[in-house]
This record gives sequence, structure tokens and C-alpha cells, in this order.
Amino acid sequence: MLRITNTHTGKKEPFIPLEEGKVRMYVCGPTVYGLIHLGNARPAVVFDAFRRYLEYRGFKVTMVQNFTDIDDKIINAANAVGVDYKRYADRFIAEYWVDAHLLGLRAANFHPRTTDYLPEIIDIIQRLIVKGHAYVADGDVYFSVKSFPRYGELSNRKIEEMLSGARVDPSENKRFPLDFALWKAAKPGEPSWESPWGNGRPGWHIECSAMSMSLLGESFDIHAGGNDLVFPHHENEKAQSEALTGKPFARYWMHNGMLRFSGEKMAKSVGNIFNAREAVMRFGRDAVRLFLLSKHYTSPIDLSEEFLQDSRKAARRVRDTLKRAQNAGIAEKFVKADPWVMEVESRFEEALDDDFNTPVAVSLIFELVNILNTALDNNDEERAARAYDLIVRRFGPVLGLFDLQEEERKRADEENLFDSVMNVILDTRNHLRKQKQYELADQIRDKLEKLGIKLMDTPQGTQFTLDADG
RNA sequence: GGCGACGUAGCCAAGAGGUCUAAGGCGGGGGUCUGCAAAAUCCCUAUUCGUGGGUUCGAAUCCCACCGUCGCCUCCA
Repeated sequence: MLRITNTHTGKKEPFIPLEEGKVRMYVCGPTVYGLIHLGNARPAVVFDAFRRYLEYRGFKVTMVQNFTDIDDKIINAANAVGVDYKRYADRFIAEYWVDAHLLGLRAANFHPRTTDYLPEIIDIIQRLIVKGHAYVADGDVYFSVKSFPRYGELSNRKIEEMLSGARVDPSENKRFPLDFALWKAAKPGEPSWESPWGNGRPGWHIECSAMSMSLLGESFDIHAGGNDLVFPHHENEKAQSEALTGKPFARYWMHNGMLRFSGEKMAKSVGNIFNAREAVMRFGRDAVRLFLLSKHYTSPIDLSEEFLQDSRKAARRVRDTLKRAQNAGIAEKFVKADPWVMEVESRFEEALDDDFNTPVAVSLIFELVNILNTALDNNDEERAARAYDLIVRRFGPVLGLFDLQEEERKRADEENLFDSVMNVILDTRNHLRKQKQYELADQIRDKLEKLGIKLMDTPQGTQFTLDADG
């Protein structure tokens, strides 16, 4: 039985979807005003893996991840470079896909963008006004927090306590300081849409309510995102959605902890960002995913180049072992689900069933790497094949790790010639070794190592690995 | 000030009442293998879990206090 921490109750709860065997989940996606950084990549990677695990567990998953393609930051950034907001957003959505591919993120079932949901947004706002949960004020529309008694329930805050710290922009026409904008009247020169209240654009929170309920229904199973979104974003989403439908909105709220860089949360406003793209280029996909999945998703995680380097080395060890197994012909063998395999699988499932404990799942892969190496050393093909199968075909795909085919594809077109050249060099060097001209042979090895090509003389012949493998 | 998370080996990180003299990774030391390396493998590297009390037959795990770090309360994944 899968159990997950539900922010709503603050407890680990058994996960029981609304509809048996099916899971409908919504993950808050990026606001597309720049390249995503590793802090943005954390929920993307974590919930990508979580979705894969749900599927591994036999659930039919419908996953939605949105793009916020209209907001102040986008408008300002677009103005700064002199293009309209849409062109700007389009560009960074395209860039997002590049990064998503680098990170090994599977596409969700739906990737809606805010500006494609204006009719739905306007409809919701209108119905909220009719029901008395929202009011129009000078072209703006606000949600009336006082009209929803459960307000504060998700983030565990009391209205009175929030009032003391509330800041109100004098330009706003709120009746109550905690009310929030559903619709913002257009300022001169801003992109805007027609509405019953005049031209304007949607507020931040309403888009997620509109897109999630349109695609997943008024009630769905999981709503996920970074824990910095709990308040106000998710609290507001929940309030407006439930005020509208009278039904529970998301039943489980999952929130990942923040990524810290130089002691602080990674954020553009702090200026301590590390682009996801750069991280993958420098350390490799597996290192980045391994780093992100090596700590429980709810905890804060500290980033440093050293930690990425550690992950890179660990990932590399796994890959080297897998390649070693492939060279030994282990990959072709078929594996039966014997008691040992089933026992390891149940340990994997036990870990991930416990609030998606990826660190333990990862540690299991390393245990298997050990077993695989030992089996290879002992020519125990049966055991090697079992371990290989579990790593590459069972556990790896759930965590989005160690996709060797992907590696091959990446290099196939550019490295055929390279491999041929390497073979010439290695043949020559082995010839020298046979003649016991070790000094020359070692010189070749040292020089190649300086170029990032590491040689290994094994009984099966000389092999090499490239630094660029990550 | 309110709400919340966290503090485990040199570093990263699981464990949440007895199977813990605490998983896994990185690093370090030693052995095997090797022409020498590399890779692999074996052994060692926390009698101890921020500090001080308490509960219990028994605590890293529960309770209290204290110290420290971070997050949210404003845009933020």
C-alpha cells in the first residue's frame, strides 16, 4: 500500500485514488520567463519519477503539467528585449522542452498553457461572482477570502494571524486585505483579453484551477509542486475551486522541499541559480537525477558542485558496470522471476511505497551493481543477468536512470569514426605491449588520459571510457 | 511574531521504540588481480545519532528544554 505525505493533513496517508486503478495528478509547471534552474528541476524530476512509479504499480495515470505563459515577469522580460509576450513565452516553452529532454523527463499527458484557457478562466470567475465568492472592483475581480470559511486550511494559517503581516498595495481595490486577484484590469500597453469586466488578464492562481478542473475534473487525486507554493498559490487555488464546486479539489497535496545553493533557496531573485541545462551538460543526466533523487523529496537539499561531482562518479560506476555486463553478453539473456528477484523487487516497492523513499530505492540499485560486478567476476551469468535486468529494465526506468540506449543514440552518429580511430591506436599499443615496450605503451595511455580517455587493460582486451560520458 | 522542516561518520544520505556494535554513495587506508596502471573485488574507516534532562526493561527513533540552520507568511519549484 502506497503512503504519501499529504500537506493538507501534515501526515503520511494511505493513497487511495478516487477511481480505482486510476490516478489523476496535476503538477505546477514553470512560468516561462527564462531557462529553468535546478530548483525548478527538482519537482520536475521528482514527480516525473513518482508518476513512473505509479505506472509501475499498475495505475493508469493522467498527468497534467501547465505552462504559465502570462504574468508580470514575462511581460517585463519581453518588454526588456522588445518582443511581445507571446513570442517570449513561446521561446522559453521551446527551451523548456530542450531541458526536459536533457533531464529525461517524460511528457505529461497534457501541457496546457494559461492563455489557451481564457474562456474557462472567465467562466469560473463569473460563476464565483454569481455565488458571492468574488466581487468586481474597478475592472479587477477579487476572491473574497471571508466567503470561504476553510481558508487557511491547507497551509495551516489563521486569517487573524495573516492579517498582521498582510501588505496591501494601495493601487488595489480589495475589500479585505487577504483577498486576492482573480482578474487584473489591463494597464496601458499590457497584453489583455476581453471579459465581462473590461479588458484584463487572469490573476496567478485562477489559471491552475481552470486547467486542472478542465482536464482532470472538479475533484482529482494529486496536486504537486514546490513547498513554496503552499501559500498563497495552492491555498488560493483550493479556496476558489472549492468555493466554486462545493467539492474537495485535490485530495492529496504533495510538496517537495527547496533546493539550496550557498545556504539559501535557489531563486532568480536571490541570484544564486544554476541552470538545469548547464548541470546536465557538465555532469550528465544521471548525475543530476541521482543527486535529486538521493535525498527524500520533502527535505531541503543542498547543492554544490562537489555533490554533483560525487553523483557523477557514482552514476559513472553504475554505467561502467552495465557496459561491462553488456560486453559479456548478459543483456541478451532472459530472466525468470525467481524468489531472489521477487525479494529484491519487494524491497524496492516497500521503499517507494513509504512516501516515495527514493534514497532507499537508489541504494538498492547500488547493491545490485555490487552483485552484478561480483557475478561477472565469478562468471555467474544467471545471477548477473538477474541483477542487470533489475537495474536496467525494472528499477532504472522507474527513476529515469541509466538509460543506456539513450547514451548510445546520443553518440551514435558522431562516434563511429572516433571508435575506428581508437581501435587503430589501441591495436598499435597492444602490439607494443606484446613486445614488452611498456614505456611507449604507458606513454600512449597517459597522453590519452590527459585528453579524457581512460584506458583499461582487461583480460577481454583493452577498453576505454570517456570523461564526456558524465 | 505565526506556521513548518531539519541537525546521523571527513562529506552526502537512509533509518523513526528492540533485527542498529546504524543502509547506500563520495572520499581515505590496506589486501587480491595487473607488466605497471585502470576497473573490479575483499577488509577497515560512527559503540554512536546537535546539547542537556525525562519516559521506557530498552531510544538515533517518544516527551520537555536549549543551541543551530533553513523555508513560508510578498513573486518564487
